[in-house]
Amino acid sequence: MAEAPRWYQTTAIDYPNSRPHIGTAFEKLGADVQARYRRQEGYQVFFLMGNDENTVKVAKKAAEVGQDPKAYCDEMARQFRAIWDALDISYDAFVQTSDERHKQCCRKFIQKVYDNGYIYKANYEGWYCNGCEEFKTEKAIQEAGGVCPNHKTPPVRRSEECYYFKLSAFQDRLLQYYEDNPDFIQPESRRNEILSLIQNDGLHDINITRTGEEWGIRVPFDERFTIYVWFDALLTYVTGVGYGDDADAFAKWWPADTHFIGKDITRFHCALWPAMCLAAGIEPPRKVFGHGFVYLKGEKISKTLGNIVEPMEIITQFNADAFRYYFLRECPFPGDGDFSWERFEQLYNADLANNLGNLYSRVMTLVGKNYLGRLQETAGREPGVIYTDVDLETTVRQVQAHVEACQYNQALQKIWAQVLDPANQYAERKEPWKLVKSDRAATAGVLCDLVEQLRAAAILLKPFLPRTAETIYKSFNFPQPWEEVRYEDVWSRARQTEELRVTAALEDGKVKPLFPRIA
RNA sequence: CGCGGCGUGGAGCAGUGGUAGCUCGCCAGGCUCAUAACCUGGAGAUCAGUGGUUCAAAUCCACUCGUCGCAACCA
Repeated sequence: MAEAPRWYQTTAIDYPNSRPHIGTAFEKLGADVQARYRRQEGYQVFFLMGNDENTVKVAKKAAEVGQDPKAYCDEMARQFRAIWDALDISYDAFVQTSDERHKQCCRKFIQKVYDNGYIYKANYEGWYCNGCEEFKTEKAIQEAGGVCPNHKTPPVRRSEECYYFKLSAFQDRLLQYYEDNPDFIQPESRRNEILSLIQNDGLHDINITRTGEEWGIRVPFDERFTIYVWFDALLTYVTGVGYGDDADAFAKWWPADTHFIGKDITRFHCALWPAMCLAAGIEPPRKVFGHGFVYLKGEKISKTLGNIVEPMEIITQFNADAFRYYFLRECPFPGDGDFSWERFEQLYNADLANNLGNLYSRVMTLVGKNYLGRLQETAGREPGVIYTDVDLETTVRQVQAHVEACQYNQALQKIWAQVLDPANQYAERKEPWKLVKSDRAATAGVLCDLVEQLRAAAILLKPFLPRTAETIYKSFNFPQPWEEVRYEDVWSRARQTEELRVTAALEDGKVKPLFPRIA
Protein backbone atom coordinates (compact mmCIF):
# COMPACT_ATOMS: atom_id res chain seq x y z
CA MET A 1 0.00 0.00 0.00
CA ALA A 2 1.33 3.40 -0.95
CA GLU A 3 2.02 5.62 2.01
CA ALA A 4 -0.22 8.62 2.41
CA PRO A 5 1.30 11.81 1.03
CA ARG A 6 2.63 14.06 3.76
CA TRP A 7 1.89 17.69 4.31
CA TYR A 8 3.98 19.90 6.54
CA GLN A 9 2.85 23.46 7.16
CA THR A 10 3.68 26.21 9.61
CA THR A 11 2.41 29.60 10.66
CA ALA A 12 4.64 32.48 11.62
CA ILE A 13 5.69 32.40 15.25
CA ASP A 14 4.46 35.26 17.38
CA TYR A 15 6.09 37.69 19.77
CA PRO A 16 4.69 37.12 23.21
CA ASN A 17 5.15 40.70 24.36
CA SER A 18 1.41 41.17 24.05
CA ARG A 19 -1.59 38.92 23.61
CA PRO A 20 -2.70 37.85 20.14
CA HIS A 21 -5.27 40.02 18.38
CA ILE A 22 -7.75 39.18 15.65
CA GLY A 23 -5.13 39.75 12.96
CA THR A 24 -2.87 37.16 14.50
CA ALA A 25 -5.82 34.82 14.66
CA PHE A 26 -6.60 35.40 10.99
CA GLU A 27 -3.33 33.76 9.98
CA LYS A 28 -3.89 30.75 12.22
CA LEU A 29 -7.40 30.30 10.86
CA GLY A 30 -6.28 30.30 7.27
CA ALA A 31 -3.60 27.77 8.07
CA ASP A 32 -6.01 25.66 10.09
CA VAL A 33 -8.49 25.32 7.25
CA GLN A 34 -5.69 24.07 5.04
CA ALA A 35 -4.47 21.59 7.65
CA ARG A 36 -7.96 20.25 8.30
CA TYR A 37 -8.64 19.97 4.61
CA ARG A 38 -5.40 18.09 3.92
CA ARG A 39 -5.98 15.75 6.84
CA GLN A 40 -9.49 14.88 5.75
CA GLU A 41 -8.29 14.32 2.18
CA GLY A 42 -5.89 11.66 3.37
CA TYR A 43 -2.61 13.48 3.86
CA GLN A 44 -0.38 12.83 6.83
CA VAL A 45 -0.30 16.33 8.23
CA PHE A 46 2.08 18.11 10.55
CA PHE A 47 0.96 21.60 11.51
CA LEU A 48 3.51 23.64 13.46
CA MET A 49 2.98 26.85 15.41
CA GLY A 50 4.99 28.59 18.11
CA ASN A 51 6.16 31.70 19.90
CA ASP A 52 9.25 33.77 19.18
CA GLU A 53 10.72 34.48 22.57
CA ASN A 54 14.41 35.27 22.31
CA THR A 55 14.02 38.99 21.80
CA VAL A 56 15.13 41.97 23.77
CA LYS A 57 11.56 43.21 23.89
CA VAL A 58 10.37 40.08 25.61
CA ALA A 59 13.13 40.31 28.19
CA LYS A 60 12.22 43.94 28.84
CA LYS A 61 8.55 43.18 29.11
CA ALA A 62 9.25 40.38 31.57
CA ALA A 63 11.37 42.75 33.67
CA GLU A 64 8.53 45.28 33.60
CA VAL A 65 6.10 42.84 35.11
CA GLY A 66 8.76 41.58 37.49
CA GLN A 67 9.01 38.09 36.09
CA ASP A 68 11.82 35.82 35.06
CA PRO A 69 11.87 35.87 31.23
CA LYS A 70 11.38 32.14 30.88
CA ALA A 71 8.48 32.11 33.33
CA TYR A 72 6.96 35.04 31.48
CA CYS A 73 7.31 33.25 28.13
CA ASP A 74 5.79 30.07 29.46
CA GLU A 75 2.82 31.96 30.83
CA MET A 76 2.31 33.83 27.55
CA ALA A 77 2.60 30.60 25.58
CA ARG A 78 -0.11 29.19 27.79
CA GLN A 79 -2.35 32.18 27.02
CA PHE A 80 -1.67 31.98 23.30
CA ARG A 81 -2.47 28.30 23.20
CA ALA A 82 -5.65 28.84 25.18
CA ILE A 83 -6.86 31.15 22.41
CA TRP A 84 -5.79 28.84 19.62
CA ASP A 85 -7.51 25.96 21.37
CA ALA A 86 -10.67 28.00 21.80
CA LEU A 87 -10.63 28.68 18.06
CA ASP A 88 -10.13 24.99 17.29
CA ILE A 89 -6.79 25.58 15.62
CA SER A 90 -5.61 22.03 14.98
CA TYR A 91 -1.86 22.45 15.39
CA ASP A 92 0.21 19.36 16.04
CA ALA A 93 3.08 21.02 17.87
CA PHE A 94 3.90 24.35 19.44
CA VAL A 95 7.49 25.51 19.64
CA GLN A 96 8.76 27.98 22.19
CA THR A 97 12.10 29.30 21.06
CA SER A 98 13.28 29.66 24.63
CA ASP A 99 13.01 25.91 25.12
CA GLU A 100 16.30 24.16 25.58
CA ARG A 101 15.69 21.73 22.75
CA HIS A 102 15.13 24.49 20.23
CA LYS A 103 18.25 26.27 21.46
CA GLN A 104 20.45 23.23 21.06
CA CYS A 105 19.15 22.42 17.58
CA CYS A 106 19.50 26.05 16.62
CA ARG A 107 23.16 26.03 17.70
CA LYS A 108 23.77 22.96 15.57
CA PHE A 109 22.26 24.71 12.56
CA ILE A 110 24.31 27.87 12.87
CA GLN A 111 27.44 25.81 13.49
CA LYS A 112 26.74 23.95 10.27
CA VAL A 113 26.37 27.19 8.34
CA TYR A 114 29.61 28.40 9.92
CA ASP A 115 31.41 25.16 9.00
CA ASN A 116 30.16 25.50 5.45
CA GLY A 117 31.87 28.88 5.24
CA TYR A 118 28.88 31.18 5.04
CA ILE A 119 29.52 33.11 8.23
CA TYR A 120 32.41 35.50 8.69
CA LYS A 121 33.62 37.91 11.31
CA ALA A 122 33.72 41.63 10.62
CA ASN A 123 33.22 45.00 12.17
CA TYR A 124 29.88 46.67 12.32
CA GLU A 125 30.01 50.41 12.56
CA GLY A 126 27.02 52.63 13.02
CA TRP A 127 25.09 55.11 15.14
CA TYR A 128 24.41 53.79 18.58
CA CYS A 129 21.88 55.22 21.02
CA ASN A 130 22.85 54.71 24.64
CA GLY A 131 19.25 55.15 25.71
CA CYS A 132 17.89 52.43 23.41
CA GLU A 133 21.01 50.34 23.78
CA GLU A 134 20.92 49.59 20.10
CA PHE A 135 22.17 50.68 16.72
CA LYS A 136 20.00 53.01 14.67
CA THR A 137 19.94 53.11 10.91
CA GLU A 138 21.44 56.06 9.12
CA LYS A 139 18.03 56.88 7.76
CA ALA A 140 16.20 56.80 11.08
CA ILE A 141 18.72 59.21 12.55
CA GLN A 142 18.50 61.49 9.54
CA GLU A 143 14.74 61.64 9.55
CA ALA A 144 14.71 62.50 13.23
CA GLY A 145 17.07 65.39 12.54
CA GLY A 146 20.32 63.83 13.67
CA VAL A 147 19.06 62.46 16.98
CA CYS A 148 17.58 59.19 18.22
CA PRO A 149 13.88 59.15 17.28
CA ASN A 150 12.96 57.82 20.72
CA HIS A 151 15.29 59.67 23.05
CA LYS A 152 15.94 62.82 21.04
CA THR A 153 19.57 62.59 22.05
CA PRO A 154 22.50 62.50 19.62
CA PRO A 155 23.75 58.98 18.92
CA VAL A 156 27.41 58.05 19.19
CA ARG A 157 29.55 56.45 16.52
CA ARG A 158 30.32 52.94 17.64
CA SER A 159 32.11 50.03 16.10
CA GLU A 160 31.98 46.46 17.24
CA GLU A 161 32.84 42.98 16.18
CA CYS A 162 30.11 40.73 14.91
CA TYR A 163 29.39 37.85 12.60
CA TYR A 164 27.85 38.25 9.18
CA PHE A 165 25.83 35.77 7.18
CA LYS A 166 26.81 35.73 3.48
CA LEU A 167 23.33 36.35 2.19
CA SER A 168 24.74 38.00 -0.92
CA ALA A 169 26.30 34.71 -1.99
CA PHE A 170 22.86 33.25 -2.59
CA GLN A 171 21.37 35.91 -4.81
CA ASP A 172 21.71 33.98 -8.05
CA ARG A 173 20.66 30.66 -6.57
CA LEU A 174 17.57 32.27 -5.09
CA LEU A 175 16.56 33.90 -8.34
CA GLN A 176 17.04 30.55 -10.03
CA TYR A 177 14.93 28.88 -7.34
CA TYR A 178 12.08 31.36 -7.87
CA GLU A 179 12.24 30.70 -11.57
CA ASP A 180 12.25 26.92 -11.17
CA ASN A 181 9.41 27.10 -8.65
CA PRO A 182 6.97 29.71 -9.89
CA ASP A 183 4.58 28.91 -7.03
CA PHE A 184 7.19 29.37 -4.33
CA ILE A 185 5.85 32.77 -3.33
CA GLN A 186 2.10 33.17 -3.11
CA PRO A 187 0.13 35.17 -3.94
CA GLU A 188 1.65 36.45 -7.16
CA SER A 189 1.80 40.09 -6.04
CA ARG A 190 4.16 39.13 -3.24
CA ARG A 191 6.38 37.30 -5.68
CA ASN A 192 6.73 40.38 -7.85
CA GLU A 193 7.62 42.39 -4.80
CA ILE A 194 10.48 40.08 -3.85
CA LEU A 195 11.74 39.74 -7.39
CA SER A 196 11.97 43.47 -7.90
CA LEU A 197 13.53 43.92 -4.50
CA ILE A 198 16.35 41.52 -5.24
CA GLN A 199 16.83 42.67 -8.78
CA ASN A 200 16.89 46.34 -7.82
CA ASP A 201 18.61 46.44 -4.45
CA GLY A 202 20.36 43.10 -4.37
CA LEU A 203 20.93 41.06 -1.24
CA HIS A 204 23.40 42.24 1.36
CA ASP A 205 25.18 40.26 4.02
CA ILE A 206 23.53 40.65 7.37
CA ASN A 207 24.79 40.83 10.90
CA ILE A 208 23.43 37.78 12.67
CA THR A 209 24.88 38.23 16.13
CA ARG A 210 24.35 40.56 19.05
CA THR A 211 26.39 41.32 22.12
CA GLY A 212 25.51 42.36 25.60
CA GLU A 213 22.31 40.35 25.85
CA GLU A 214 21.68 37.90 28.62
CA TRP A 215 18.48 36.54 27.06
CA GLY A 216 18.91 34.64 23.82
CA ILE A 217 20.81 31.79 22.25
CA ARG A 218 24.61 31.70 22.51
CA VAL A 219 26.60 31.44 19.31
CA PRO A 220 28.35 28.04 19.58
CA PHE A 221 31.60 29.12 17.96
CA ASP A 222 31.86 32.32 19.98
CA GLU A 223 29.99 32.33 23.28
CA ARG A 224 30.32 36.08 23.72
CA PHE A 225 27.54 36.54 21.19
CA THR A 226 23.86 35.74 21.00
CA ILE A 227 22.09 34.84 17.77
CA TYR A 228 20.11 37.52 15.95
CA VAL A 229 16.46 36.85 16.70
CA TRP A 230 15.33 36.39 13.10
CA PHE A 231 17.98 33.81 12.42
CA ASP A 232 16.82 31.88 15.46
CA ALA A 233 13.10 32.38 14.83
CA LEU A 234 13.12 31.00 11.30
CA LEU A 235 14.81 27.88 12.59
CA THR A 236 11.68 26.79 14.44
CA TYR A 237 10.49 25.52 11.09
CA VAL A 238 13.21 22.87 11.15
CA THR A 239 13.75 22.36 14.85
CA GLY A 240 10.01 21.80 15.16
CA VAL A 241 10.28 18.66 13.05
CA GLY A 242 13.44 17.21 14.49
CA TYR A 243 16.38 19.05 12.96
CA GLY A 244 19.46 18.34 15.03
CA ASP A 245 18.14 15.51 17.16
CA ASP A 246 15.66 13.39 15.26
CA ALA A 247 16.94 12.61 11.79
CA ASP A 248 14.03 10.33 10.92
CA ALA A 249 11.38 12.88 11.74
CA PHE A 250 13.28 15.56 9.89
CA ALA A 251 13.72 13.38 6.81
CA LYS A 252 10.02 12.65 6.87
CA TRP A 253 8.69 16.19 7.16
CA TRP A 254 11.22 18.54 5.60
CA PRO A 255 10.93 20.48 3.30
CA ALA A 256 7.82 22.31 4.46
CA ASP A 257 4.96 22.41 1.99
CA THR A 258 3.75 25.84 3.04
CA HIS A 259 4.80 28.54 5.45
CA PHE A 260 1.83 30.78 6.21
CA ILE A 261 3.04 34.26 7.10
CA GLY A 262 1.92 37.88 7.15
CA LYS A 263 2.72 39.95 4.12
CA ASP A 264 5.07 42.14 6.14
CA ILE A 265 7.62 39.41 6.70
CA THR A 266 7.68 38.04 3.17
CA ARG A 267 11.26 39.12 2.68
CA PHE A 268 12.59 37.15 5.59
CA HIS A 269 10.83 34.04 4.42
CA CYS A 270 11.47 34.34 0.72
CA ALA A 271 15.05 35.54 0.74
CA LEU A 272 16.80 35.07 4.08
CA TRP A 273 15.20 31.77 5.01
CA PRO A 274 15.77 29.78 1.80
CA ALA A 275 19.33 31.16 1.74
CA MET A 276 19.86 29.88 5.28
CA CYS A 277 18.58 26.48 4.21
CA LEU A 278 20.94 26.36 1.25
CA ALA A 279 23.81 27.46 3.48
CA ALA A 280 23.11 24.62 5.88
CA GLY A 281 22.79 22.11 3.07
CA ILE A 282 19.07 21.41 3.34
CA GLU A 283 16.30 21.99 0.84
CA PRO A 284 14.46 25.31 0.92
CA PRO A 285 10.73 25.25 1.73
CA ARG A 286 8.33 24.56 -1.13
CA LYS A 287 6.01 27.48 -0.67
CA VAL A 288 5.58 30.69 1.26
CA PHE A 289 2.11 32.17 1.44
CA GLY A 290 1.95 35.83 2.45
CA HIS A 291 -1.58 36.54 3.59
CA GLY A 292 -3.21 39.94 3.98
CA PHE A 293 -3.99 41.94 7.08
CA VAL A 294 -7.14 42.60 9.03
CA TYR A 295 -7.95 46.22 9.67
CA LEU A 296 -10.40 47.76 12.06
CA LYS A 297 -12.73 49.99 10.12
CA GLY A 298 -9.85 50.72 7.80
CA GLU A 299 -7.36 51.44 10.55
CA LYS A 300 -4.35 49.37 11.27
CA ILE A 301 -4.59 47.29 14.41
CA SER A 302 -2.03 48.51 16.88
CA LYS A 303 -1.40 48.87 20.54
CA THR A 304 -0.65 52.56 20.26
CA LEU A 305 -4.02 53.23 18.65
CA GLY A 306 -5.61 51.17 21.40
CA ASN A 307 -7.98 49.48 19.01
CA ILE A 308 -7.15 45.86 19.75
CA VAL A 309 -10.07 43.45 19.68
CA GLU A 310 -9.42 40.40 21.81
CA PRO A 311 -10.30 37.15 20.06
CA MET A 312 -11.73 35.80 23.31
CA GLU A 313 -14.20 38.67 23.41
CA ILE A 314 -15.74 37.49 20.15
CA ILE A 315 -15.55 33.82 21.02
CA THR A 316 -17.37 34.27 24.31
CA GLN A 317 -20.01 36.59 22.88
CA PHE A 318 -20.67 34.29 19.93
CA ASN A 319 -18.71 31.10 19.42
CA ALA A 320 -15.61 29.76 17.74
CA ASP A 321 -17.33 28.83 14.49
CA ALA A 322 -18.93 32.26 14.15
CA PHE A 323 -15.49 33.78 14.63
CA ARG A 324 -14.02 31.44 12.04
CA TYR A 325 -16.81 32.14 9.59
CA TYR A 326 -16.46 35.89 9.79
CA PHE A 327 -12.77 36.03 9.01
CA LEU A 328 -12.76 33.24 6.49
CA ARG A 329 -15.75 34.55 4.59
CA GLU A 330 -15.33 38.27 4.95
CA CYS A 331 -11.60 38.69 4.57
CA PRO A 332 -9.96 37.34 1.42
CA PHE A 333 -6.96 35.39 2.74
CA PRO A 334 -4.46 36.58 0.13
CA GLY A 335 -5.63 40.19 0.48
CA ASP A 336 -6.70 42.48 3.27
CA GLY A 337 -9.91 42.44 5.26
CA ASP A 338 -11.78 44.55 7.72
CA PHE A 339 -13.43 43.92 11.05
CA SER A 340 -16.28 45.73 12.74
CA TRP A 341 -18.83 44.52 15.24
CA GLU A 342 -21.64 45.85 13.03
CA ARG A 343 -20.47 43.83 10.07
CA PHE A 344 -19.91 40.81 12.27
CA GLU A 345 -23.49 40.85 13.49
CA GLN A 346 -24.80 41.43 10.01
CA LEU A 347 -22.93 38.50 8.55
CA TYR A 348 -23.74 36.30 11.51
CA ASN A 349 -27.46 36.88 11.17
CA ALA A 350 -27.59 36.74 7.40
CA ASP A 351 -25.45 33.70 6.68
CA LEU A 352 -25.26 31.69 9.87
CA ALA A 353 -28.59 32.27 11.61
CA ASN A 354 -31.03 33.01 8.77
CA ASN A 355 -29.53 30.82 6.12
CA LEU A 356 -27.56 27.83 7.38
CA GLY A 357 -29.07 27.65 10.86
CA ASN A 358 -32.62 28.25 9.78
CA LEU A 359 -32.40 25.72 6.97
CA TYR A 360 -31.25 23.14 9.47
CA SER A 361 -34.07 24.01 11.87
CA ARG A 362 -36.84 23.91 9.29
CA VAL A 363 -35.70 20.57 7.90
CA MET A 364 -35.33 19.05 11.34
CA THR A 365 -38.75 20.25 12.39
CA LEU A 366 -40.43 18.98 9.24
CA VAL A 367 -38.96 15.53 9.72
CA GLY A 368 -39.56 15.59 13.44
CA LYS A 369 -43.15 16.76 13.43
CA ASN A 370 -44.46 14.84 10.46
CA TYR A 371 -42.49 11.62 10.62
CA LEU A 372 -41.38 11.42 14.24
CA GLY A 373 -37.82 11.59 12.98
CA ARG A 374 -37.98 8.54 10.72
CA LEU A 375 -38.30 8.77 6.97
CA GLN A 376 -39.61 5.35 6.06
CA GLU A 377 -38.70 3.58 2.84
CA THR A 378 -35.83 5.93 2.15
CA ALA A 379 -33.17 3.21 2.33
CA GLY A 380 -31.22 3.03 -0.91
CA ARG A 381 -32.92 6.08 -2.35
CA GLU A 382 -30.89 8.18 -4.77
CA PRO A 383 -31.14 11.84 -3.84
CA GLY A 384 -33.06 13.97 -6.28
CA VAL A 385 -31.49 16.81 -8.18
CA ILE A 386 -32.43 20.06 -6.55
CA TYR A 387 -30.25 22.25 -8.72
CA THR A 388 -31.24 23.83 -11.94
CA ASP A 389 -27.81 24.55 -13.37
CA VAL A 390 -24.99 23.17 -11.22
CA ASP A 391 -24.34 19.67 -9.98
CA LEU A 392 -22.81 18.74 -6.66
CA GLU A 393 -19.73 17.18 -8.16
CA THR A 394 -18.87 20.40 -9.95
CA THR A 395 -19.49 22.37 -6.79
CA VAL A 396 -17.21 20.13 -4.78
CA ARG A 397 -14.44 20.45 -7.31
CA GLN A 398 -14.78 24.22 -7.37
CA VAL A 399 -14.70 24.43 -3.59
CA GLN A 400 -11.69 22.14 -3.53
CA ALA A 401 -9.80 24.29 -6.00
CA HIS A 402 -10.56 27.38 -3.93
CA VAL A 403 -9.43 25.74 -0.70
CA GLU A 404 -6.18 24.56 -2.24
CA ALA A 405 -5.52 28.08 -3.51
CA CYS A 406 -6.35 29.47 -0.03
CA GLN A 407 -9.31 31.38 -1.48
CA TYR A 408 -11.44 30.54 1.50
CA ASN A 409 -13.89 33.37 1.06
CA GLN A 410 -14.68 32.14 -2.43
CA ALA A 411 -15.04 28.57 -1.27
CA LEU A 412 -17.59 29.64 1.34
CA GLN A 413 -19.39 31.85 -1.13
CA LYS A 414 -19.77 28.83 -3.42
CA ILE A 415 -21.11 26.65 -0.63
CA TRP A 416 -23.80 29.17 0.18
CA ALA A 417 -24.73 29.94 -3.40
CA GLN A 418 -24.66 26.37 -4.69
CA VAL A 419 -25.68 24.23 -1.75
CA LEU A 420 -27.59 26.20 0.85
CA ASP A 421 -29.51 28.71 -1.26
CA PRO A 422 -30.76 26.04 -3.68
CA ALA A 423 -31.96 24.01 -0.70
CA ASN A 424 -34.10 26.85 0.61
CA GLN A 425 -35.40 27.45 -2.89
CA TYR A 426 -36.18 23.78 -3.34
CA ALA A 427 -38.15 23.71 -0.11
CA GLU A 428 -40.14 26.69 -1.32
CA ARG A 429 -40.86 25.06 -4.65
CA LYS A 430 -41.90 21.68 -3.26
CA GLU A 431 -43.75 22.99 -0.21
CA PRO A 432 -43.36 19.81 1.84
CA TRP A 433 -45.48 21.33 4.64
CA LYS A 434 -48.41 21.32 2.21
CA LEU A 435 -47.50 18.22 0.28
CA VAL A 436 -47.42 16.10 3.41
CA LYS A 437 -51.18 16.46 3.73
CA SER A 438 -51.78 14.68 0.42
CA ASP A 439 -48.75 12.51 -0.32
CA ARG A 440 -46.59 11.32 2.56
CA ALA A 441 -44.28 9.18 0.44
CA ALA A 442 -43.47 11.99 -1.97
CA THR A 443 -42.90 14.36 0.94
CA ALA A 444 -40.49 11.90 2.52
CA GLY A 445 -38.56 12.01 -0.75
CA VAL A 446 -38.41 15.79 -0.74
CA LEU A 447 -37.21 15.85 2.84
CA CYS A 448 -34.66 13.21 1.99
CA ASP A 449 -33.30 15.51 -0.70
CA LEU A 450 -33.12 18.39 1.74
CA VAL A 451 -31.30 16.28 4.28
CA GLU A 452 -28.91 15.28 1.55
CA GLN A 453 -28.15 18.95 0.98
CA LEU A 454 -27.44 19.39 4.66
CA ARG A 455 -25.10 16.44 4.44
CA ALA A 456 -23.31 18.03 1.50
CA ALA A 457 -23.06 21.33 3.37
CA ALA A 458 -21.73 19.63 6.48
CA ILE A 459 -18.98 17.88 4.54
CA LEU A 460 -18.01 20.97 2.59
CA LEU A 461 -17.93 23.03 5.78
CA LYS A 462 -15.88 20.49 7.70
CA PRO A 463 -12.54 22.33 7.43
CA PHE A 464 -14.17 25.72 8.00
CA LEU A 465 -16.70 25.23 10.79
CA PRO A 466 -15.63 21.95 12.37
CA ARG A 467 -18.09 21.96 15.26
CA THR A 468 -21.15 23.07 13.33
CA ALA A 469 -20.40 20.68 10.50
CA GLU A 470 -20.15 17.80 12.92
CA THR A 471 -23.36 18.77 14.68
CA ILE A 472 -25.26 18.81 11.41
CA TYR A 473 -23.76 15.56 10.17
CA LYS A 474 -24.34 13.71 13.39
CA SER A 475 -27.97 14.81 13.51
CA PHE A 476 -28.73 12.03 11.04
CA ASN A 477 -27.85 8.38 10.72
CA PHE A 478 -25.57 8.72 7.72
CA PRO A 479 -23.75 5.44 7.18
CA GLN A 480 -20.23 6.82 6.94
CA PRO A 481 -18.43 7.79 10.18
CA TRP A 482 -17.81 11.52 10.40
CA GLU A 483 -14.09 11.06 11.01
CA GLU A 484 -13.68 9.35 7.65
CA VAL A 485 -15.67 11.76 5.53
CA ARG A 486 -13.85 13.58 2.76
CA TYR A 487 -14.94 15.98 0.03
CA GLU A 488 -15.58 13.52 -2.76
CA ASP A 489 -18.00 11.64 -0.52
CA VAL A 490 -20.43 14.47 -1.08
CA TRP A 491 -21.29 13.08 -4.48
CA SER A 492 -19.78 9.59 -4.55
CA ARG A 493 -21.35 8.29 -1.36
CA ALA A 494 -24.74 9.87 -1.47
CA ARG A 495 -26.77 6.71 -1.16
CA GLN A 496 -28.30 6.11 2.23
CA THR A 497 -28.05 2.44 3.19
CA GLU A 498 -30.85 2.31 5.68
CA GLU A 499 -33.90 4.43 6.20
CA LEU A 500 -33.05 8.02 7.04
CA ARG A 501 -33.45 8.97 10.66
CA VAL A 502 -32.93 12.04 12.78
CA THR A 503 -30.53 11.25 15.57
CA ALA A 504 -30.32 14.71 17.12
CA ALA A 505 -32.17 15.35 20.36
CA LEU A 506 -35.55 16.97 19.74
CA GLU A 507 -37.87 18.73 22.13
CA ASP A 508 -41.44 19.01 20.87
CA GLY A 509 -40.11 18.17 17.42
CA LYS A 510 -37.65 21.06 17.57
CA VAL A 511 -33.88 21.22 17.70
CA LYS A 512 -31.59 23.66 19.39
CA PRO A 513 -30.73 26.44 16.92
CA LEU A 514 -27.20 26.21 15.49
CA PHE A 515 -26.76 29.98 15.60
CA PRO A 516 -29.34 31.87 17.66
CA ARG A 517 -30.25 35.07 15.91
CA ILE A 518 -29.05 38.25 17.54
CA ALA A 519 -31.24 41.33 17.71
C1' C B 1 8.83 58.78 -9.93
C1' G B 2 11.43 54.05 -3.16
C1' C B 3 7.95 49.63 -3.05
C1' G B 4 3.05 47.81 -2.77
C1' G B 5 -2.41 47.69 -2.06
C1' C B 6 -6.99 49.79 -2.98
C1' G B 7 -10.82 53.00 -5.82
C1' U B 8 -17.38 48.27 -8.44
C1' G B 9 -25.37 50.45 -7.49
C1' G B 10 -27.31 54.24 -0.81
C1' A B 11 -23.56 51.53 2.68
C1' G B 12 -19.94 47.37 3.02
C1' C B 13 -17.56 44.07 -0.25
C1' A B 14 -16.58 39.75 -4.00
C1' G B 15 -15.32 39.01 -9.04
C1' U B 16 -9.79 39.84 -12.51
C1' G B 17 -10.77 38.54 -20.65
C1' G B 18 -16.72 36.87 -22.83
C1' U B 19 -24.40 39.14 -21.24
C1' A B 20 -22.08 43.13 -13.77
C1' G B 21 -22.55 39.49 -8.39
C1' C B 22 -23.26 39.12 -2.87
C1' U B 23 -24.80 41.04 2.10
C1' C B 24 -27.36 45.01 4.40
C1' G B 25 -30.93 48.88 3.28
C1' C B 26 -35.32 50.41 0.11
C1' C B 27 -40.18 49.15 -2.80
C1' A B 28 -43.92 45.38 -4.19
C1' G B 29 -45.71 40.45 -3.75
C1' G B 30 -45.80 35.17 -1.98
C1' C B 31 -45.39 31.53 1.90
C1' U B 32 -46.34 30.24 6.98
C1' C B 33 -42.31 24.17 7.83
C1' A B 34 -38.53 27.34 10.20
C1' U B 35 -34.32 31.20 14.62
C1' A B 36 -40.24 37.80 12.96
C1' A B 37 -36.69 33.14 9.55
C1' C B 38 -37.70 31.55 3.85
C1' C B 39 -39.03 32.50 -1.52
C1' U B 40 -40.19 35.74 -5.97
C1' G B 41 -39.92 40.34 -8.51
C1' G B 42 -38.33 45.61 -8.69
C1' A B 43 -35.65 50.45 -8.30
C1' G B 44 -30.47 51.71 -8.14
C1' A B 45 -23.55 51.25 -11.11
C1' U B 46 -21.08 55.13 -17.75
C1' C B 47 -16.93 48.81 -12.47
C1' A B 48 -12.05 56.44 -10.22
C1' G B 49 -10.38 59.16 -14.98
C1' U B 50 -7.80 59.22 -19.84
C1' G B 51 -5.46 56.61 -23.68
C1' G B 52 -4.02 51.81 -25.64
C1' U B 53 -3.96 46.12 -26.69
C1' U B 54 -8.07 42.64 -28.23
C1' C B 55 -13.35 39.99 -32.11
C1' A B 56 -14.26 41.06 -26.78
C1' A B 57 -11.70 44.73 -20.76
C1' A B 58 -14.33 46.01 -14.37
C1' U B 59 -10.72 42.23 -15.74
C1' C B 60 -4.34 43.18 -19.60
C1' C B 61 -0.81 47.66 -20.62
C1' A B 62 0.51 53.09 -19.93
C1' C B 63 -0.38 57.51 -17.63
C1' U B 64 -3.42 60.75 -14.22
C1' C B 65 -6.16 61.67 -9.76
C1' G B 66 -7.68 60.01 -4.86
C1' U B 67 -6.62 56.87 -0.74
C1' C B 68 -4.10 53.44 2.57
C1' G B 69 -0.04 50.44 4.03
C1' C B 70 5.26 49.03 3.98
C1' A B 71 10.58 50.58 3.98
C1' A B 72 14.54 44.81 6.76
C1' C B 73 12.29 42.91 15.41
C1' C B 74 4.67 45.46 15.07
C1' A B 75 0.45 39.05 11.59
